[in-house]
Amino acid sequence: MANTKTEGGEILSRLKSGGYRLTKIRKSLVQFILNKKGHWTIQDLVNDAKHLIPKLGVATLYRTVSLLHKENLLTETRLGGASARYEVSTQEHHDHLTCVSCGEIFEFENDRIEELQRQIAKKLGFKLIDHRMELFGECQRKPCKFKSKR
Amino acid sequence: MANTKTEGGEILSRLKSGGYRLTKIRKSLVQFILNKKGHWTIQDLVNDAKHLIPKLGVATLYRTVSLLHKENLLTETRLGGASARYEVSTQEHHDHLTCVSCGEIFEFENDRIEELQRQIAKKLGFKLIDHRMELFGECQRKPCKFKSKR
DNA sequence: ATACGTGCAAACATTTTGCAGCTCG
DNA sequence: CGAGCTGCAAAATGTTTGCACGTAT
Repeated sequence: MANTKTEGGEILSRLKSGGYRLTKIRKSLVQFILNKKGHWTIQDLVNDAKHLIPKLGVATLYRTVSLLHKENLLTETRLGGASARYEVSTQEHHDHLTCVSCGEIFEFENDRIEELQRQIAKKLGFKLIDHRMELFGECQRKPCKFKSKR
Repeated sequence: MANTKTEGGEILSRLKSGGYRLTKIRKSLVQFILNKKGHWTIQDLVNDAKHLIPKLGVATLYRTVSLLHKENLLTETRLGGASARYEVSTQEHHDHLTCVSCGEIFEFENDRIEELQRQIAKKLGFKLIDHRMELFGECQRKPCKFKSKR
Protein backbone atom coordinates (compact mmCIF):
# COMPACT_ATOMS: atom_id res chain seq x y z
CA MET A 1 0.00 0.00 0.00
CA ALA A 2 1.38 3.35 -1.07
CA ASN A 3 -0.61 5.17 1.52
CA THR A 4 1.07 4.11 4.75
CA LYS A 5 2.75 7.43 5.24
CA THR A 6 0.56 10.45 4.79
CA GLU A 7 1.94 13.86 4.08
CA GLY A 8 -0.85 15.30 6.12
CA GLY A 9 -1.27 18.12 3.65
CA GLU A 10 -5.02 17.99 3.58
CA ILE A 11 -5.19 17.65 7.30
CA LEU A 12 -3.01 20.70 7.76
CA SER A 13 -5.28 22.71 5.48
CA ARG A 14 -8.21 21.46 7.43
CA LEU A 15 -6.65 22.60 10.67
CA LYS A 16 -5.83 25.93 9.11
CA SER A 17 -9.38 26.56 8.00
CA GLY A 18 -10.38 25.47 11.46
CA GLY A 19 -8.66 28.57 12.76
CA TYR A 20 -5.44 26.95 13.93
CA ARG A 21 -2.11 28.49 13.16
CA LEU A 22 0.37 26.35 11.36
CA THR A 23 3.62 26.89 13.14
CA LYS A 24 6.69 24.89 12.21
CA ILE A 25 6.46 22.90 15.36
CA ARG A 26 2.80 22.16 14.99
CA LYS A 27 3.22 21.12 11.40
CA SER A 28 6.00 18.65 12.00
CA LEU A 29 4.36 17.43 15.18
CA VAL A 30 0.99 16.77 13.56
CA GLN A 31 2.65 14.99 10.71
CA PHE A 32 4.77 12.96 13.08
CA ILE A 33 1.89 12.00 15.32
CA LEU A 34 -0.46 11.04 12.54
CA ASN A 35 2.16 8.71 11.13
CA LYS A 36 2.58 6.93 14.41
CA LYS A 37 1.39 3.36 14.59
CA GLY A 38 -0.25 1.46 17.37
CA HIS A 39 -1.37 2.73 20.73
CA TRP A 40 0.99 5.17 22.31
CA THR A 41 1.09 7.36 25.37
CA ILE A 42 2.14 10.95 25.67
CA GLN A 43 5.27 9.66 27.34
CA ASP A 44 6.11 7.64 24.25
CA LEU A 45 5.70 10.81 22.31
CA VAL A 46 8.00 12.69 24.63
CA ASN A 47 10.76 10.19 23.94
CA ASP A 48 10.22 9.87 20.22
CA ALA A 49 9.67 13.50 19.41
CA LYS A 50 12.83 14.64 21.14
CA HIS A 51 14.83 13.69 18.10
CA LEU A 52 12.43 15.62 15.93
CA ILE A 53 12.23 18.82 17.94
CA PRO A 54 14.97 18.96 20.58
CA LYS A 55 13.55 21.62 22.86
CA LEU A 56 9.97 20.47 22.67
CA GLY A 57 8.06 20.87 25.92
CA VAL A 58 5.53 18.38 27.25
CA ALA A 59 2.83 21.03 27.38
CA THR A 60 2.95 21.39 23.63
CA LEU A 61 2.56 17.67 23.22
CA TYR A 62 -0.45 17.60 25.48
CA ARG A 63 -1.94 20.56 23.71
CA THR A 64 -1.33 19.14 20.25
CA VAL A 65 -2.69 15.73 21.12
CA SER A 66 -5.71 17.34 22.68
CA LEU A 67 -6.24 19.36 19.55
CA LEU A 68 -6.06 16.31 17.31
CA HIS A 69 -8.36 14.43 19.63
CA LYS A 70 -10.89 17.23 19.48
CA GLU A 71 -10.69 17.10 15.71
CA ASN A 72 -11.40 13.38 15.83
CA LEU A 73 -8.05 12.55 14.31
CA LEU A 74 -7.01 10.60 17.40
CA THR A 75 -8.90 8.08 19.49
CA GLU A 76 -8.38 7.94 23.22
CA THR A 77 -8.34 4.85 25.43
CA ARG A 78 -7.85 4.63 29.15
CA LEU A 79 -7.38 1.93 31.70
CA GLY A 80 -6.66 1.83 35.38
CA GLY A 81 -4.34 4.40 36.87
CA ALA A 82 -2.27 4.25 33.74
CA SER A 83 -1.94 7.13 31.35
CA ALA A 84 -4.18 7.71 28.39
CA ARG A 85 -3.32 5.98 25.17
CA TYR A 86 -4.04 7.26 21.73
CA GLU A 87 -4.14 5.90 18.25
CA VAL A 88 -4.69 7.50 14.91
CA SER A 89 -8.35 7.26 14.02
CA THR A 90 -9.01 4.86 11.21
CA GLN A 91 -11.98 4.10 9.06
CA GLU A 92 -11.40 0.39 9.22
CA HIS A 93 -13.03 -1.07 12.22
CA HIS A 94 -11.27 -3.13 14.83
CA ASP A 95 -11.76 -4.08 18.46
CA HIS A 96 -9.44 -3.97 21.42
CA LEU A 97 -7.96 -6.49 23.78
CA THR A 98 -6.34 -4.74 26.73
CA CYS A 99 -3.93 -6.22 29.24
CA VAL A 100 -5.01 -5.16 32.71
CA SER A 101 -1.50 -5.68 34.03
CA CYS A 102 0.68 -3.85 31.59
CA GLY A 103 -1.85 -1.70 29.76
CA GLU A 104 -0.79 -2.88 26.34
CA ILE A 105 -3.57 -2.86 23.77
CA PHE A 106 -3.92 -5.41 21.01
CA GLU A 107 -6.26 -5.10 18.11
CA PHE A 108 -8.32 -7.82 16.57
CA GLU A 109 -11.18 -8.35 14.26
CA ASN A 110 -13.55 -11.27 14.10
CA ASP A 111 -16.09 -11.70 11.37
CA ARG A 112 -18.09 -14.32 13.18
CA ILE A 113 -18.68 -11.99 16.09
CA GLU A 114 -19.65 -9.21 13.73
CA GLU A 115 -22.07 -11.58 12.07
CA LEU A 116 -23.57 -12.61 15.40
CA GLN A 117 -23.92 -8.99 16.35
CA ARG A 118 -25.91 -8.35 13.19
CA GLN A 119 -28.14 -11.30 13.99
CA ILE A 120 -28.76 -10.10 17.52
CA ALA A 121 -29.59 -6.62 16.35
CA LYS A 122 -31.94 -7.99 13.75
CA LYS A 123 -33.70 -10.19 16.22
CA LEU A 124 -34.23 -7.19 18.47
CA GLY A 125 -35.57 -5.16 15.59
CA PHE A 126 -32.49 -3.01 15.06
CA LYS A 127 -30.51 -2.01 12.06
CA LEU A 128 -26.94 -2.25 13.27
CA ILE A 129 -24.83 0.83 12.64
CA ASP A 130 -21.74 0.48 14.76
CA HIS A 131 -20.32 -1.25 17.76
CA ARG A 132 -17.59 -1.09 20.33
CA MET A 133 -16.08 -4.10 21.93
CA GLU A 134 -13.27 -4.23 24.41
CA LEU A 135 -11.85 -7.32 26.05
CA PHE A 136 -9.83 -7.17 29.23
CA GLY A 137 -7.34 -9.80 30.23
CA GLU A 138 -3.88 -10.60 31.32
CA CYS A 139 -1.23 -11.18 28.75
CA GLN A 140 1.20 -14.00 29.40
CA ARG A 141 4.28 -12.07 28.48
CA LYS A 142 6.79 -12.00 31.24
CA PRO A 143 7.84 -9.58 32.18
CA CYS A 144 5.03 -7.25 31.37
CA LYS A 145 6.54 -4.07 30.06
CA PHE A 146 5.19 -2.01 32.88
CA LYS A 147 4.81 -2.68 36.54
CA SER A 148 2.19 -5.16 37.50
CA LYS A 149 -0.32 -3.95 40.06
CA ARG A 150 -0.95 -7.26 41.62
CA MET B 1 -37.43 -7.31 45.80
CA ALA B 2 -36.07 -8.29 49.15
CA ASN B 3 -32.55 -8.51 47.90
CA THR B 4 -31.70 -4.89 47.11
CA LYS B 5 -29.53 -4.52 50.14
CA THR B 6 -27.07 -7.24 50.78
CA GLU B 7 -25.64 -7.96 54.19
CA GLY B 8 -22.42 -9.00 52.58
CA GLY B 9 -22.03 -11.84 55.02
CA GLU B 10 -21.04 -14.39 52.46
CA ILE B 11 -18.73 -11.97 50.81
CA LEU B 12 -17.03 -11.25 54.08
CA SER B 13 -16.50 -14.95 54.68
CA ARG B 14 -15.15 -15.23 51.21
CA LEU B 15 -12.66 -12.46 51.88
CA LYS B 16 -11.75 -14.07 55.14
CA SER B 17 -11.01 -17.41 53.57
CA GLY B 18 -9.10 -15.49 50.97
CA GLY B 19 -6.64 -14.56 53.69
CA TYR B 20 -7.88 -11.06 54.38
CA ARG B 21 -8.42 -9.84 57.89
CA LEU B 22 -11.83 -8.61 58.78
CA THR B 23 -11.22 -5.45 60.70
CA LYS B 24 -14.12 -3.31 61.79
CA ILE B 25 -13.27 -0.69 59.23
CA ARG B 26 -12.93 -3.16 56.43
CA LYS B 27 -16.17 -4.84 57.30
CA SER B 28 -18.28 -1.72 57.33
CA LEU B 29 -16.45 -0.33 54.33
CA VAL B 30 -16.96 -3.42 52.21
CA GLN B 31 -20.59 -3.57 53.15
CA PHE B 32 -21.02 0.11 52.44
CA ILE B 33 -19.28 -0.04 49.09
CA LEU B 34 -21.09 -3.11 47.85
CA ASN B 35 -24.42 -1.48 48.56
CA LYS B 36 -23.55 1.56 46.53
CA LYS B 37 -25.45 2.07 43.30
CA GLY B 38 -24.35 3.42 39.98
CA HIS B 39 -20.89 4.47 38.90
CA TRP B 40 -18.94 6.30 41.55
CA THR B 41 -15.44 7.64 41.99
CA ILE B 42 -13.10 7.29 44.93
CA GLN B 43 -13.79 10.92 45.61
CA ASP B 44 -17.49 10.18 45.98
CA LEU B 45 -16.53 7.51 48.42
CA VAL B 46 -14.38 9.93 50.38
CA ASN B 47 -17.37 12.20 50.86
CA ASP B 48 -19.93 9.52 51.57
CA ALA B 49 -17.87 7.36 53.85
CA LYS B 50 -16.87 10.21 56.11
CA HIS B 51 -20.17 9.90 57.89
CA LEU B 52 -19.61 6.22 58.30
CA ILE B 53 -16.04 6.28 59.54
CA PRO B 54 -14.99 9.80 60.56
CA LYS B 55 -11.23 9.40 60.54
CA LEU B 56 -11.02 7.26 57.45
CA GLY B 57 -7.96 7.95 55.32
CA VAL B 58 -7.97 7.98 51.55
CA ALA B 59 -5.30 5.32 51.39
CA THR B 60 -7.63 2.84 53.00
CA LEU B 61 -10.31 3.61 50.47
CA TYR B 62 -7.92 3.09 47.61
CA ARG B 63 -6.69 -0.11 49.16
CA THR B 64 -10.15 -1.45 49.83
CA VAL B 65 -11.46 -0.62 46.39
CA SER B 66 -8.39 -2.17 44.87
CA LEU B 67 -8.97 -5.28 46.94
CA LEU B 68 -12.58 -5.57 45.86
CA HIS B 69 -11.60 -4.94 42.29
CA LYS B 70 -9.00 -7.69 42.46
CA GLU B 71 -11.68 -9.99 43.83
CA ASN B 72 -13.88 -9.09 40.89
CA LEU B 73 -16.50 -7.57 43.13
CA LEU B 74 -16.10 -4.19 41.49
CA THR B 75 -15.84 -3.25 37.86
CA GLU B 76 -13.65 -0.39 36.81
CA THR B 77 -14.45 2.07 34.06
CA ARG B 78 -12.43 4.93 32.78
CA LEU B 79 -14.08 6.92 30.06
CA GLY B 80 -11.98 9.89 29.07
CA GLY B 81 -12.57 11.53 32.43
CA ALA B 82 -9.91 12.09 35.03
CA SER B 83 -10.64 9.61 37.76
CA ALA B 84 -11.61 5.97 37.63
CA ARG B 85 -15.20 4.97 38.21
CA TYR B 86 -16.38 1.77 39.78
CA GLU B 87 -19.60 -0.13 40.01
CA VAL B 88 -20.57 -3.21 41.87
CA SER B 89 -20.11 -6.23 39.64
CA THR B 90 -23.23 -8.11 38.75
CA GLN B 91 -23.07 -11.80 38.20
CA GLU B 92 -25.47 -11.65 35.32
CA HIS B 93 -23.41 -10.34 32.54
CA HIS B 94 -25.11 -8.43 29.81
CA ASP B 95 -24.22 -6.19 26.94
CA HIS B 96 -25.93 -3.15 25.57
CA LEU B 97 -27.70 -2.40 22.34
CA THR B 98 -28.34 1.30 22.05
CA CYS B 99 -30.64 3.02 19.60
CA VAL B 100 -28.85 6.00 18.16
CA SER B 101 -32.11 7.66 17.32
CA CYS B 102 -34.18 7.33 20.44
CA GLY B 103 -31.49 6.54 23.00
CA GLU B 104 -33.25 3.48 24.30
CA ILE B 105 -30.91 0.83 25.67
CA PHE B 106 -31.64 -2.87 25.37
CA GLU B 107 -29.70 -5.53 27.16
CA PHE B 108 -28.78 -8.84 25.68
CA GLU B 109 -26.54 -11.77 26.21
CA ASN B 110 -25.07 -14.16 23.72
CA ASP B 111 -23.11 -17.23 24.68
CA ARG B 112 -21.64 -17.80 21.27
CA ILE B 113 -20.07 -14.36 21.28
CA GLU B 114 -18.70 -14.91 24.75
CA GLU B 115 -17.23 -18.16 23.58
CA LEU B 116 -15.63 -16.51 20.57
CA GLN B 117 -14.20 -13.84 22.79
CA ARG B 118 -12.55 -16.46 24.94
CA GLN B 119 -11.10 -18.09 21.85
CA ILE B 120 -9.73 -14.81 20.59
CA ALA B 121 -8.14 -13.98 23.90
CA LYS B 122 -6.61 -17.41 24.10
CA LYS B 123 -5.20 -17.21 20.63
CA LEU B 124 -3.59 -13.91 21.51
CA GLY B 125 -2.11 -15.36 24.69
CA PHE B 126 -4.47 -13.70 27.12
CA LYS B 127 -6.41 -14.88 30.07
CA LEU B 128 -9.76 -13.19 29.57
CA ILE B 129 -11.06 -11.36 32.60
CA ASP B 130 -13.85 -9.16 31.40
CA HIS B 131 -15.31 -7.49 28.40
CA ARG B 132 -17.55 -4.71 27.37
CA MET B 133 -19.62 -4.65 24.24
CA GLU B 134 -21.95 -2.02 23.00
CA LEU B 135 -23.91 -2.13 19.78
CA PHE B 136 -25.33 0.95 18.17
CA GLY B 137 -28.25 0.82 15.82
CA GLU B 138 -31.60 2.14 14.88
CA CYS B 139 -34.68 0.57 16.29
CA GLN B 140 -37.70 0.30 14.02
CA ARG B 141 -40.07 2.10 16.32
CA LYS B 142 -41.47 5.26 14.81
CA PRO B 143 -41.45 7.81 16.05
CA CYS B 144 -38.31 7.52 18.11
CA LYS B 145 -38.64 9.16 21.49
CA PHE B 146 -35.55 11.33 21.41
CA LYS B 147 -33.40 13.13 18.92
CA SER B 148 -30.31 11.55 17.55
CA LYS B 149 -27.34 12.29 19.72
CA ARG B 150 -24.60 10.50 18.03
C1' DA C 1 0.55 44.49 15.02
C1' DT C 2 -1.51 41.22 17.62
C1' DA C 3 -3.62 37.10 18.69
C1' DC C 4 -2.17 32.68 19.00
C1' DG C 5 1.70 29.14 20.00
C1' DT C 6 5.56 27.65 22.82
C1' DG C 7 8.84 26.42 26.70
C1' DC C 8 9.42 26.37 31.35
C1' DA C 9 8.17 25.65 35.81
C1' DA C 10 4.75 25.60 39.05
C1' DA C 11 0.28 24.01 40.10
C1' DC C 12 -3.09 20.34 40.14
C1' DA C 13 -5.39 15.96 40.55
C1' DT C 14 -5.22 11.29 41.37
C1' DT C 15 -3.16 7.37 43.17
C1' DT C 16 0.69 4.96 45.61
C1' DT C 17 3.92 4.25 49.29
C1' DG C 18 6.76 4.38 53.73
C1' DC C 19 6.23 4.09 58.33
C1' DA C 20 4.76 4.03 63.21
C1' DG C 21 1.11 2.46 65.81
C1' DC C 22 -3.09 -0.48 66.21
C1' DT C 23 -5.91 -4.78 65.75
C1' DC C 24 -7.34 -9.29 64.48
C1' DG C 25 -6.62 -14.03 64.98
C1' DC D 1 2.65 -12.35 70.02
C1' DG D 2 3.03 -11.24 64.99
C1' DA D 3 1.31 -10.45 60.51
C1' DG D 4 -1.67 -7.65 58.44
C1' DC D 5 -4.50 -3.08 58.54
C1' DT D 6 -4.76 1.88 59.26
C1' DG D 7 -3.94 6.97 59.15
C1' DC D 8 -0.91 10.34 57.99
C1' DA D 9 2.02 12.60 55.13
C1' DA D 10 5.20 12.43 51.53
C1' DA D 11 6.03 10.99 46.99
C1' DA D 12 5.07 9.42 42.49
C1' DT D 13 2.41 10.00 38.25
C1' DG D 14 -0.01 12.20 34.78
C1' DT D 15 -1.90 16.40 33.12
C1' DT D 16 -3.00 21.43 33.12
C1' DT D 17 -1.99 26.26 33.58
C1' DG D 18 0.26 31.01 34.14
C1' DC D 19 3.41 33.74 32.13
C1' DA D 20 6.95 35.91 29.26
C1' DC D 21 8.56 35.54 24.92
C1' DG D 22 8.27 34.07 19.97
C1' DT D 23 5.94 33.60 15.47
C1' DA D 24 2.25 33.30 11.86
C1' DT D 25 -0.98 35.86 9.63
